[in-house]
Amino acid sequence: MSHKRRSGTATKRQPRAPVFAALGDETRLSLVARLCGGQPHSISQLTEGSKLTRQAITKHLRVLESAGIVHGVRRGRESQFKFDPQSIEGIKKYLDLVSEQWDQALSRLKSFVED
Amino acid sequence: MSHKRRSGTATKRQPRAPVFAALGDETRLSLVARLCGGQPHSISQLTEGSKLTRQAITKHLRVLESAGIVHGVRRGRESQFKFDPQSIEGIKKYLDLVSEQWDQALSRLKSFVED
DNA sequence: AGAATGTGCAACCAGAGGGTTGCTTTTTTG
DNA sequence: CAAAAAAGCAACCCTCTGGTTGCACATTCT
Repeated sequence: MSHKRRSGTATKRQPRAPVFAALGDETRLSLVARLCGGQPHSISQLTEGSKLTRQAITKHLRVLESAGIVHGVRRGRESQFKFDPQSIEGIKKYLDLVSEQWDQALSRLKSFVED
Repeated sequence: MSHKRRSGTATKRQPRAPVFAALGDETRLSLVARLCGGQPHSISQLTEGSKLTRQAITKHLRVLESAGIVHGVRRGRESQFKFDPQSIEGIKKYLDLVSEQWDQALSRLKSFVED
């Protein structure tokens, strides 16, 4: 066996595509950029500075939330959204795997040529 | 100045969203998984094993190509597609920035609490 | 040359996505 | 309590997207 890869508790192989898809939009990327700064923001705050409607921003936030990138909780009159680094870390790991596989392929090719 | 940020030749701030969007699809992710293994593959080869049509796979490959993730060149009767790590590296850097910003926010918060 | 293989191109279709407007509900503030 | 602020909900619109089918074009194999 090998490949460290985890504990026994059924890790279920969660799909990464939704996370990538959620990041595949400039508006959502800028929202993430603002939220990963640390402080939570309300929907109205996030709407300011954008040319879009509050409802549009809300939709984008829901998409980010479904992907686990962001997590919003209603606090009083407004709902605060905060960044959640887990899913981002997840796809970083995934991209590392891709790069690693590519590098290994290159080194195999190189050793083949040199040999 | 600071922030290494590369030479003078107008780096133009290329948008990362299209790359994320291109990866936001399971079919495309599996294509990337196969191509980053090193060997180039033709469209027909990539179609085998998939339940989709050759034309569908072609479309997906064009999307990946537009995002710079993959690069296809026609060689004789068939067109070979190969993986191109650059754009992937690009978004890895981007995600590193996001994580870095988040970590800095956390440490600022921590020092504020401790202080 | 003729058949077979591998692509390219175009039309078409159903559904998802991004955005808007309009109205209701909840919570704060005066 | 009444007005204002912040969200939620829902309908609607248009465009993009993922997928198909059908056919033409190019390249290899016999």
